[in-house]
This record gives sequence, C-alpha cells and structure tokens, in this order.
Amino acid sequence: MRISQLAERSGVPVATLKYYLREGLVPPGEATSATQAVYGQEHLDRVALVRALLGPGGLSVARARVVLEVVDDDRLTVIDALATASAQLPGPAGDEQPDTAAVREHLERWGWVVDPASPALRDLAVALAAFEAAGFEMRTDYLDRYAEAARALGAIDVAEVPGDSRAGAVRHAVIGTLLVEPVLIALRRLAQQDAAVRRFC
Amino acid sequence: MRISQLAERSGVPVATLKYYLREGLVPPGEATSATQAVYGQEHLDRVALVRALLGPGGLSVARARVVLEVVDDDRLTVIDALATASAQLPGPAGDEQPDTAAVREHLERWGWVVDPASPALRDLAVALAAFEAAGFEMRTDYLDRYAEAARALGAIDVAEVPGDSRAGAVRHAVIGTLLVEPVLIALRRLAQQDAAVRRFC
DNA sequence: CCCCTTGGATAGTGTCGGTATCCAATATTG
DNA sequence: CAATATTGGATACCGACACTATCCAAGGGG
Repeated sequence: MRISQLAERSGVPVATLKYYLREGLVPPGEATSATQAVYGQEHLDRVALVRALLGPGGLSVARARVVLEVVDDDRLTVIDALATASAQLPGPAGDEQPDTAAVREHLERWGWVVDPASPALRDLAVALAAFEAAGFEMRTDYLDRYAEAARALGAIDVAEVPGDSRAGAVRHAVIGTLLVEPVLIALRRLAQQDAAVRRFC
Repeated sequence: MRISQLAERSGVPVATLKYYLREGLVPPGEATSATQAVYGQEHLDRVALVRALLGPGGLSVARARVVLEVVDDDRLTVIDALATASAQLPGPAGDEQPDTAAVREHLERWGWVVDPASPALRDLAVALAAFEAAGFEMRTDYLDRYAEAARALGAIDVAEVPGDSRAGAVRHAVIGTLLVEPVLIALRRLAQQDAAVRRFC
C-alpha cells in the first residue's frame, strides 16, 4: 500500500506518518522509485505499536525510538534488551542522583537479585524521596507488603514471556512491561474504591 | 518569612513561586502591605506538595489545581473527594469513549463494587484497548491474577488511611494514591528483573 | 501528455512549564 | 531622612515537544 492508504487504515494523518518516518519510529517503505514507496502489514502493525507507546505508554518520541531500536536489535540477549529498554521507560521526572543505599537494603531483605545499575533502582529511590518530601512517611511494613504484591506481579509477567523466540520474548517483555502499567494503575484505583466503599459506607 | 526566603528554603525560584501563586496552586501569603506578604510553614509544605504532584506525580498544573482544591474543600466526604480527585489523576492519554461493558463484567466477576461513572473504569478500558491494539492478547486468567494483586494493594492502602480526621483522610487518600504509583511501578520493574534473572540466567 | 500523488525538506503551530523584565510601592539600612 | 534593596503584580518571553502545513521536483496512471 502507499502512504495515503497507510494513513487511512491506521487512522494517523499522512503528515504525522512522515514525521514518524523522519524520526525513525517507523522503518521506510520499500522504494519503488525516487518518489514512491510501498508499505505492508508490518508497517501498519508498527504504527499501531508506536501510537500505543506514545499515547498510553507515555513515552516521548526520543525514548520510543530507543526502545524500538532495542526491540529490533537481534544481537541483544533478553536480559540485556530488557535492561537497555527499561532505562528508557518513563520514571519519575528529574535528574537528581538519589541515594540508593536504603533501596538496596530493602532489596537485600526481600532477597531480590537485580543489576545495581538498573534505572528502576534510581526510580524507586526518587519515588520514595518524593513521597516523603510531600510530608508522608513510608513505613517498612507497608513497603514490604507492596514488595510482596510486586513480586507476584513480576512472576506473572515473566512466566508470560514466550521462551521460544528471542525477538518475541524481548518484544513481549519490553512492550508488555510498559503497556500493562496503565492497566495495573487503573486496577489499583478501582480496588481502592472498592475497599474504600467497604470501609467508609 | 518573605517570598525570597520561601524560595531559598524550598529550593524553588522566586519566579516559579510567583507562577504557582498566580495559578492558584499555593495560597497567597498574608499581606502586610501592598507590596509585602508573609508566608509560613504551611506554604513551605504546600510548595513541597506541589512539586511532588507536578514532578513524580505527573500532574499538569491545571489538574494539580483541581486535586488541591478537592483536598482543601472541607465540605466533601472522603468518598466524594476521592472520586472527584481521582478524575484528575493522569490516566492513559486520549479522549476516546471506550466500551466499558467488558471491564464492568470483569469487576462483577471479582465482586468489586465501584461507581460506574468512575474515570478509573474508563482508564482501564483504554489501557486494555491500547494493549490489544499494540498486538497483544489480554487473557482473562492473566487479568484475574493482576486483579487479585491489585485487590491486595487497595486493601493495604485503605487500611492505611487515618480514620480520625476528614482532611487527613482525604489528603492521605488522594495524594497517597498518586505518589505511591511511581513506587509501585518501580517495584514491579525490579521484581520483573529478579524474576527474569531467575528464569533466563 | 498532463494532472495527481509521493517523498523529502523546511518552516510554522499550539501547548505548557517556567523565566525574565519592568514597575511602582514599600522596607531596610546607614 | 535618604539611599538602596525587595516585593507583588503584570506582561512578555523562552525552549521543548509533538505534530502540521507548505512547497517542490520527480514519477505514475489514465
């Protein structure tokens, strides 16, 4: 199909598709001449993925490009791809360099094995600092119960990753991690409402 | 204290404080003359809260203003305040009006009681739609396990809300909901890493 | 043959947080 | 009391970002 058809089927304006092509979020179509290219189902899928990453996923164009490059790179192992990509996932804003000692202590208590350079470590430290800066106290037993729930979630997710193909595994792990986050947030808010109704009504 | 001291102690530039005052995120200080006002500890706390909402909380200035108005409004019940405020919390982007029938079916299966008009309901439907639009399948048993974990989280949170003062309860419920989200996201990513290491290494 | 679409480049738009500047009124200090 | 500094308030400006519009020459289809 040509770009106008790609625009029509994906629901994304031609000008925006050109922008995505320019930014490297969508691979170029197969050129049939200097001013013509054809696009296939793969491009349609890719555009849908890009829209999901930029919209609900909350990624900027620059971060989405890096994530997609990682997903596309066949040389990386699943672990490496996950680590590289997760560094691009949106975390708490700011470029502070928080003290992660307390966080690493928690992880040790839970028996979690993670890369000490992981950006999620920093994200957690920043998130906890922001919580306390806003005037709340993060109690250890509260955090421990949260960690236990998170451990269950992580186990579910990793069990879900297909083991047969590297590309499929990376794609599922990276994109799944990101796009399930809004699902989890919405579920938690609904669960809070249910619990609040039971307690206060 | 005067505005320059407020700026110094909070670490926020004077120009930005003026911006927050203009936008109604921070209440005006007590005017002592036409060109002078004094600020107290309450303002310092408020500025810290605003920074947390705008930064890690991910709220826009406009949404933060509504959330703060709700928290400040003594006439609302805890449930009403939670509902009003949670409508301002950042959900998946976009202004689509998704079909929530499937989501309400899930809730019924889980036995959750929530306001059918809740924005979180819409957020969940949008998040699930985005996940599927990106080419993934959301299996019922996967979602069920996520819901079970979310239920545990919601119960923890609501048990945490102080029952003695309305203002404290609303503040804790609204702000706590929001600021714990980045903590949960970071915990999940760390848990995934741990689980991935155990599976793939 | 001739108009239409295309790829490619470039410039413009709207929003949004945040800054910078200016001003007259008022404190503070010597 | 006078010189200097600070303030509140208004307004203009800024840079980042995700598009969006325009223009152009080169093909392609009828």
